Amino acid sequence: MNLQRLRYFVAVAEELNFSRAAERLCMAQPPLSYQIKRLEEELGAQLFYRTKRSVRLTDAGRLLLVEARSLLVHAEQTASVVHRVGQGEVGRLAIGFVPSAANRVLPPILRAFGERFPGVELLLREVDPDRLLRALGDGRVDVGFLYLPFKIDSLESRPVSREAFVAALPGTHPLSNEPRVALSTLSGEPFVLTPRYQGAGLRDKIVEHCRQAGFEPRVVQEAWLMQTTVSLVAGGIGVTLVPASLQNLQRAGVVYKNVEGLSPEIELGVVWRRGDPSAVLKAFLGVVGDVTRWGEGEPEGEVRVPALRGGSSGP
Amino acid sequence: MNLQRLRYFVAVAEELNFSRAAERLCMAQPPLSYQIKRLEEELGAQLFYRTKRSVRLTDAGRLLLVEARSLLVHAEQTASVVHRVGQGEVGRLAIGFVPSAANRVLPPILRAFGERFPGVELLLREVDPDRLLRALGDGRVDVGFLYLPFKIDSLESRPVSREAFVAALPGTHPLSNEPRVALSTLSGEPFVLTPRYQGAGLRDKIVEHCRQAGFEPRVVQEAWLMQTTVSLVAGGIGVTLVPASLQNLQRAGVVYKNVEGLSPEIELGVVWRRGDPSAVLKAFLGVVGDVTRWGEGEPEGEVRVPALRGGSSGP
DNA sequence: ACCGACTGATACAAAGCGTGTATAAGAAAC
DNA sequence: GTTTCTTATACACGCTTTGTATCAGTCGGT
Repeated sequence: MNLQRLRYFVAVAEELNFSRAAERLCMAQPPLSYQIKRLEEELGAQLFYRTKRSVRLTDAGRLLLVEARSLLVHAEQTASVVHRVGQGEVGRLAIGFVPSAANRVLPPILRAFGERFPGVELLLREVDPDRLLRALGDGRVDVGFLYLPFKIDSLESRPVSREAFVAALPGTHPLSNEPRVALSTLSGEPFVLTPRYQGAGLRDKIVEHCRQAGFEPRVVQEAWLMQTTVSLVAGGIGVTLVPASLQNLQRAGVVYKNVEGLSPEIELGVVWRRGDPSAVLKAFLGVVGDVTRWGEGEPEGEVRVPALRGGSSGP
Repeated sequence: MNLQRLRYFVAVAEELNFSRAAERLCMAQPPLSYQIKRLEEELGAQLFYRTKRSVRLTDAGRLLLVEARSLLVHAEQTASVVHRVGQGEVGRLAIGFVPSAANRVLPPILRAFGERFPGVELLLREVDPDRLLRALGDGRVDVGFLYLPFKIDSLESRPVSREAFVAALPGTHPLSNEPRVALSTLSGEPFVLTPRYQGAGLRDKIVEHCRQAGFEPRVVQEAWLMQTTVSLVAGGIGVTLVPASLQNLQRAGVVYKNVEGLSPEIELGVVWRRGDPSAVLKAFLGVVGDVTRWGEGEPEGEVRVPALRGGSSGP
């Protein structure tokens, strides 16, 4: 059977007139008569009672009319929804992110994506970097946001925001009155840092900076949430370095200081499994690209996170 | 969209291998690749992730696989049921009949039809001839059984059984000891007859016979059911003529007598509306024809109703 | 009762689409 | 590195579909 023939049949059955049906179908009448005849032969059933003057449906024809309409509608809807799924307009996307991504990076992306692709169901999971990388690896999460770099070849990533580090000091610290601090002045301080996750570039970046400043940070306490490290700083346990966007976490007993000569160095990235991205994922990555304007050279704009008081950025 | 392409797609989606799918479809691999590509273009969606070495379904493909299977099954079932309806294998048939038809004519026909066409729902209505003809005329009944002839041009008929009349006399009647009676000997008797329906040939046939025998029957009572006329005869109200098959209505106080020189003359017929018979009706008429063996010249066989004691029939 | 208009069927030709064959191109396996 | 496996491309052939021209039968009007 053939959907085209069914369309023809429905037209004839509705018009009960081959000429008018042919007109409606934008075709000549003889081929229409021929196709209906073919359909009847194919089905082994008479569909119309024809006289030279009038056309009526048989029982078989009446039945086929109902079924054909249903089939055609089903086919059309299928084509439409398959198309939309193919374009990423409809679907489901599991997004994983480290808590800090929820601060400034994720909201504008989710807003833009939700507007452009309202048919996509988003599943959001806030997890630590290790779990996130594992979830990305085995497909439980389609796309993730975490600090770069990481060391898993099967994943691909693009930077989404680049920030400077700022130093977080207890309010009682002798340096808390300075406008900015040099990293080397913190060489003797006790440090509070996040643990060294397999994939999280954050901790490594901090340690690397300290080494470049000529010292190995003495870590007296670890806490996986940066908010917690800041709380510990507030409690006078030590000092730490955090991405500039953490400054919006204003906490009594903590002061943030730009770090002298420290250019924006820590990148938060969007990460996905290498290979054939799904249409929804492609669509999402497209929106991420638009929002963060990657491709215009250095990322900047909405999710660009400036250092404290416009510190070290800007032309 | 195109059901053939969907079949191809399902094969590829199930095999996840173009060559094997092509083999299963009994076709060459290149046209299959081409058709899948066409389908993807038509739907505006990628259906497979292809490498030079492997094939995987996309989300859109997974969705289409489900829908395509459903569409194909639906199409196939539609074709099948339309075919069967077209052959009269499935459907509904309203059969009307006068009560006497239920005696010997209808049962073998219904049995044969039910065996051959178990999918057809039969609606049986026992009505008087006038209602039956009206119901046939306006389509409430598809086919009817009643005594011929009738006078409605829009209906068509074939005789189904031909019977002789027998005389029904009260057991107390002086002629009840004779082996047979001549019609003329009943000329003075009071008659009990069925009413003169518009279409019922029965009453007219009886009156005509009487006239040929030289008298006008004196009707003292009418009753539309022939069983009732026989009851009235049993009650001594009068005499009557009934089709031979009515003899199986053995009732105390009534004797049946063959009528001298009266050949089988009353025909019960199958009647339907002229024009295009439905497939079910065609099928039914075919069975009626088979069962009554019309076309073998004179009707005889199963529904042939012989006169009493083999009376006036036979070669 | 005849004529014209309407409608569906048939005949034939052209175009488009589907399918087969031959072959290329790329990836995995040995 | 060579072989094998698998999909994609190129091209040709044939069937199916479609259009044009025309016929045949029926209905309505004069």
